[in-house]
Amino acid sequence: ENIFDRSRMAPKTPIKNEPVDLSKQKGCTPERNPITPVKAVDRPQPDPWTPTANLKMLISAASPDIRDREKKKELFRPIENSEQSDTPDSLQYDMVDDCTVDEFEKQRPSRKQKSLGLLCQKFLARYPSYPLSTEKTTISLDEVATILGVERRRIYDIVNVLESLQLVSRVAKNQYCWHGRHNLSQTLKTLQEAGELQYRELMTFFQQKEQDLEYKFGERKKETILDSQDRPLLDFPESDCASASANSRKDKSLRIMSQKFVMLFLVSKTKIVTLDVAAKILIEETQDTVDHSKFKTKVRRLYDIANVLTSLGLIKKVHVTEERGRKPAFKWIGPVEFPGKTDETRGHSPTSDPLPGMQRGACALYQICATGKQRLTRHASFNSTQSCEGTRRKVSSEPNSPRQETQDEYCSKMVNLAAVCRQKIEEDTRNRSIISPFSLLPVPGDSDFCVNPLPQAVFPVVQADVPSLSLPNGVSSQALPLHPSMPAASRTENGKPTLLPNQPFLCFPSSSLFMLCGGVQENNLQETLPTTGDVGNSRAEAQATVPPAACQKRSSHKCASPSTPVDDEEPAAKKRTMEQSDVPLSLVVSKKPFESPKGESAPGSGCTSAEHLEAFHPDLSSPAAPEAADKESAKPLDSQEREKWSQNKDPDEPSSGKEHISKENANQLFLPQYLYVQPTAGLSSLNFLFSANQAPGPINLAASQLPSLSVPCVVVPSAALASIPLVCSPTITSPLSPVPDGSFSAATSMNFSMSGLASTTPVFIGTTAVVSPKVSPASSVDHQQPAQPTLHLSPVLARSCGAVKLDSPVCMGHPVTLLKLQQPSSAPLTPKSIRPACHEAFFKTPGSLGDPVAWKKNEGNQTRNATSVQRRLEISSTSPD
DNA sequence: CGATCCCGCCACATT
DNA sequence: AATGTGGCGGGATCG
Repeated sequence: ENIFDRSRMAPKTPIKNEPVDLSKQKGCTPERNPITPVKAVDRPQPDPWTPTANLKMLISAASPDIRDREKKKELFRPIENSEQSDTPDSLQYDMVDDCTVDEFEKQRPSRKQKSLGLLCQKFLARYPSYPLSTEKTTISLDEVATILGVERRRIYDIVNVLESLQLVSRVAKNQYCWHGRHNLSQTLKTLQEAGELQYRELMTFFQQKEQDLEYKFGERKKETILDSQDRPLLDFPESDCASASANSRKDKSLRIMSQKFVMLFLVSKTKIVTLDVAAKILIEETQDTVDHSKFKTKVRRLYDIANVLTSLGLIKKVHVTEERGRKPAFKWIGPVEFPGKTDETRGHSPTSDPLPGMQRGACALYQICATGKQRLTRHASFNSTQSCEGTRRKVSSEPNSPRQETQDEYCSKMVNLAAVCRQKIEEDTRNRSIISPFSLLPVPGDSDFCVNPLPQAVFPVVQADVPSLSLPNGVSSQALPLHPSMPAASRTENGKPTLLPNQPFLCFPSSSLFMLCGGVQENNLQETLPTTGDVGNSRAEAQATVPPAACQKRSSHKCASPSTPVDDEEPAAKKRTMEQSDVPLSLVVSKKPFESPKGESAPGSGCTSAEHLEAFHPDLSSPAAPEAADKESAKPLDSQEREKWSQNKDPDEPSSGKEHISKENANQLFLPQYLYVQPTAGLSSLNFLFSANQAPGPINLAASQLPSLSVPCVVVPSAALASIPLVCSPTITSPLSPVPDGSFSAATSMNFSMSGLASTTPVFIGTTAVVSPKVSPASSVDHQQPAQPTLHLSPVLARSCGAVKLDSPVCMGHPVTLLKLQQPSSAPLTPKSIRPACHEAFFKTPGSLGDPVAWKKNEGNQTRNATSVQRRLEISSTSPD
């Protein structure tokens, strides 16, 4: 009908602008004539697209106003209005004629014709299911709404659901990026895994009930109870926030609900989910009292979601007959297994895989999650943390970019929720801007990040010493699973939730090595699989990608974390690198998350191999102008860094090399996944591996999800070093990691515990946290000096980072500066973003991990209490000193 | 009459 | 203040 109308209407009809009388008007002639086959035909088969395409173009060209008018007119008028009102034109006449009475009826778009499902089909018809990776399709809400002839509100309904499955991602206001179904299986897998954790029991419970029992409310209540148990996991993302932050929690609902709904199917044995069960489960409320109205509303939403999912061919409507009668239900008809990508699988594989492939991965997750869960439960703090987050997407430009929040918190949470949470998390994270612990990586821009280069570059190696990188599962996992479009690997594509986030520290041991893993997954770490093979592969891939990547960064956030030398280095590097990219990179980026861990584990080989920085996502289309800022900040640091570095060893080019590298990184994307720092001779020998994951590329933003940048740090004690390395977690974004805001935080999980801590006592500086005196003596040093330099970086950074001084000399002789990082620079600094709670959580986590003492001390000292803002202030003041 | 679910008000978030 | 988002539920349709 649209077409039809348009032909007539469109051309002119400015006449009636009437907004939308439409439907009602039609009433005038209530009669119905079944006849008019013609029209009938038209309606039912509107064709869509072609004609529209032209329109669309025109429209887009037109101003919004115009668009709207037209849109309305087109849609509605033709049908109803035309006859009545104006229609002076001859053309209209035609219409009129046609329409006349008959049309009304026919035209009147029956409700079904306007159904969301149908609309969704039209929507989907406009985009290829499997778009070429090269081309990105952006979707303009206005445009689409106009074309499809619906109000924008409806488009949101569709897009939100699609977004929950990562078929699209929000790029900016009114703009979405179409990803197609490339990642669908991955997404579903992630959801399944998350669902396993969260809903398996419930679903089982319900289903049995249904079968067995009539299932009454009372029973339901029981169920609800169960829910409550689960909630922690599930809810946290949502509900928690809601309560805590008054923010606005609403947001998530449709997206989240959609994910949860899908999870139910994936977890269900029968693959059939009745609406009422789904509604109950999804009513977070928890209460038993399922308010009827609430229930009703939930069901309404589920219908909305179901319509979209049906259009996607993932579910179909069925009816389940029970004692009570038939109940509406939906059956999953989409893929059930998601083989492909289990990222985790790799890691785990070596060990045991009792389960068949896919499952294996799932199992792993499950375990991880479980672990995480436990933790969560233990720590009430998490909740608070969560609440804090509350924010959502902030930046219009990057809607979902993933950001990390507090590490620990997230980690645990993440683990639990995994995919589901992911989005929320992302959002939250951003908002929070909390700092991810490791802001190192991340740099500046919001989500984009730059990468970071490492200074020295190229050290090949890793240290062998690294004992075991492996982390306990629970610990770090986090994940952010979804990556949107990222083809590349950067994120953990699999979505696995991984870990990580814990690490908020940076290590500066001059001598030590650092690995930064970008974006990837922490999982790796946890997994700690050394298999070189994988690593190699990944690397290889990464390498390939390397050069091109462009970084995006957003100036908005600049690198914040100057604090550690490392950070500094990065920025500097970036600058330089930007210029040139000749030098080999010290950083190795593993495209795939997995790798990173491996690399660590198999330090020698892997590390060395990794030479390049790779940028994962070249996609980032957006160039990074921001760099400049970074550069600036970085430079100052550089000098220092260089010095440091020089100490270290890089014969090659300490400085220059770095620079190059950095640039490269920057250019690429930020994705450097690992950074290796060689230890210089003098320094204590600690090796650190950082995973800087970062953000997947700018693009990611879109993806948003994956922010998982967690950077896990592994500290490997080099053999002897008596000296203790310091690790600082700059929460802020460190230059190094490109990571996107959210992600970077990465968790640096401290692998320490595992490997090295014991031997050496590393000092960790949490962003917020402080250095503990205890730490090794050596570190003590430098507080100031280093700090200042760092400070130099950018004002921003300065704010973000606080340099901490150590009371006790921890480090060996080196001057180590500990910096506190506050927030991730990348994240927007808005107060909102800041969240104190996070910090707390953050700390706690670490404590749990390993050496609590230090942490605790730190906590106490600083920040904990202070709000982020306060912290900043404090820090800033302090740092200069 | 219950199942669906369109429609669009309106609150909240972003610009 | 304007505009973007999207929760929400009244009430119209469908079956």
